[in-house]
Amino acid sequence: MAPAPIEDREVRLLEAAAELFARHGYDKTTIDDVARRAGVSKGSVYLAFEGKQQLFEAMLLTQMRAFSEAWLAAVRAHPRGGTLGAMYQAMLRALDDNPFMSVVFRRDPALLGRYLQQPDNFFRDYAAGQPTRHEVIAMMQEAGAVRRDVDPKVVAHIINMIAYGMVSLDTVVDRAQMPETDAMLEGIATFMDRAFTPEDGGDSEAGKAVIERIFAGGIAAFDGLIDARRARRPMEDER
Amino acid sequence: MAPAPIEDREVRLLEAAAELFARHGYDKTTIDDVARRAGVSKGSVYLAFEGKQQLFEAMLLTQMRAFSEAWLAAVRAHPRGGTLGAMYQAMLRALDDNPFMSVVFRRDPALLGRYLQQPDNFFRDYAAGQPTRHEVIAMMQEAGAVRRDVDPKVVAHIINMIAYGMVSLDTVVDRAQMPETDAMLEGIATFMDRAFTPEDGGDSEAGKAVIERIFAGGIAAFDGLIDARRARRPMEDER
DNA sequence: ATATGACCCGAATAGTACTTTTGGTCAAAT
DNA sequence: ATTTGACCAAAAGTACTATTCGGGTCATAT
Repeated sequence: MAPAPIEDREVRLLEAAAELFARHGYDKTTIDDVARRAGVSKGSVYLAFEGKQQLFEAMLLTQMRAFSEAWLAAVRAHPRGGTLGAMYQAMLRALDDNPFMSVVFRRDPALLGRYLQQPDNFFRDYAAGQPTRHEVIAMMQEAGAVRRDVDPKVVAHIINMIAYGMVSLDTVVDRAQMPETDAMLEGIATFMDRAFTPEDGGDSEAGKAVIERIFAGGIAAFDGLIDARRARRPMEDER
Repeated sequence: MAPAPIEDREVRLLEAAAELFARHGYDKTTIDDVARRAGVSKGSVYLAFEGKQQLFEAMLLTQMRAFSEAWLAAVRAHPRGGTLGAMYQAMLRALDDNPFMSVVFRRDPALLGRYLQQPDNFFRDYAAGQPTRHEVIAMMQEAGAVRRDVDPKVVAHIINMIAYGMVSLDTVVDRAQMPETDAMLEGIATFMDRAFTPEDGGDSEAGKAVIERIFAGGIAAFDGLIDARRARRPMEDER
């Protein structure tokens, strides 16, 4: 289930990469920085990854997978279970805990730097494989966890706006007049439930099942990508 | 009530400035461009405005005032009157109609350019004079147009997120999978009303009164700023 | 009186030659 | 068999100059 056996060195490189790329951005982080922080030599990096871009993308995938699992765990731990409000409260909490994912979500050019220029960058067509958010909403509707009198596309878009606003707004509004994170997450969840959950509370269990299924799919997709990536790792017997 | 008598030349300059600054941004728009578009010579610009920054700010104030009036008109025209949903549907519609105000709202560095660097730029302390958004929400609560069991700061922040998301999201999501603007605005209004308006529908009339009062204050504030600005216009009899 | 545009000058930009950095390689060391 | 780090070429950065641009002025024209 988990992506595959993985060497210790690789793990350490990925961790070092996550920290440094998140803190200093793609451009300012050098391969040598990452290598040193991981306690290996620069040359070794190229034994594990094809290059800087590939290292970055491997780290990205790892982080996204970890983010998904944190999200799922938060959903499972949430008392109100399978409602949209709970689902997105969990997501926003996971997002708030993971600064790097905020960068990803925002496509922050200051940190992603030249990586975004790269013509074959990950964000270009990542969305393609995944079920779109409004498909998720539609599934939740079918399960009876979301009221049916709303257009799933609209719901999905409003949710996107809120999530995007959440990770971006502190660039415009100063922290001082923002509410406490917890109060805000609670508020968002309450409002979403009022707005999108059926008046009778809906079928929370069915909703939870849908969410579990979607996450299973999403995480499997990540694992697939991670394995595919590993398959074409540099190897001595190549060509 | 309206700001004051105003020369034709000035109006044309402000219009030209609005168009050019919105399209090409602060840095790429030259005084000469504006002058030519307004059909006057460059020198004349300095008979009406102290300089580029002042021209820009005068245009900004004019646009913000116009935006406020468009917003207010949309509120007045809205059937559901004084609810938060109607208020923000109206705002978002006005915002969607006015690309320049989107720029302002987003503090778009790409278009505002060097203007944002200026130490005495308008955005620095504009907020100071105005009632903050959560004060507005609190007033709506007192009037009975917004449910009282929610923290106004949280409500204000969620609303901010949505507004910010709306003007920014198209940089991340491609237009194709965004819903129709009208459907989306309608959805947002419905969402807000379900989430924030008292279950019995609340006191819409009182809400409307609050909104009118706030707008009156806001527009008066703009007029004050516009007049103050005009008072220290360059004049030949000056010291 | 009012408006104009040639003109001024500081600042931004483009051009250039040179230095440093850094992604990537590979012969040598372990 | 692994791992390393000196090494290389290319890219990025720097320092400097030349050139253009554009905000702002003002003598002149209307």
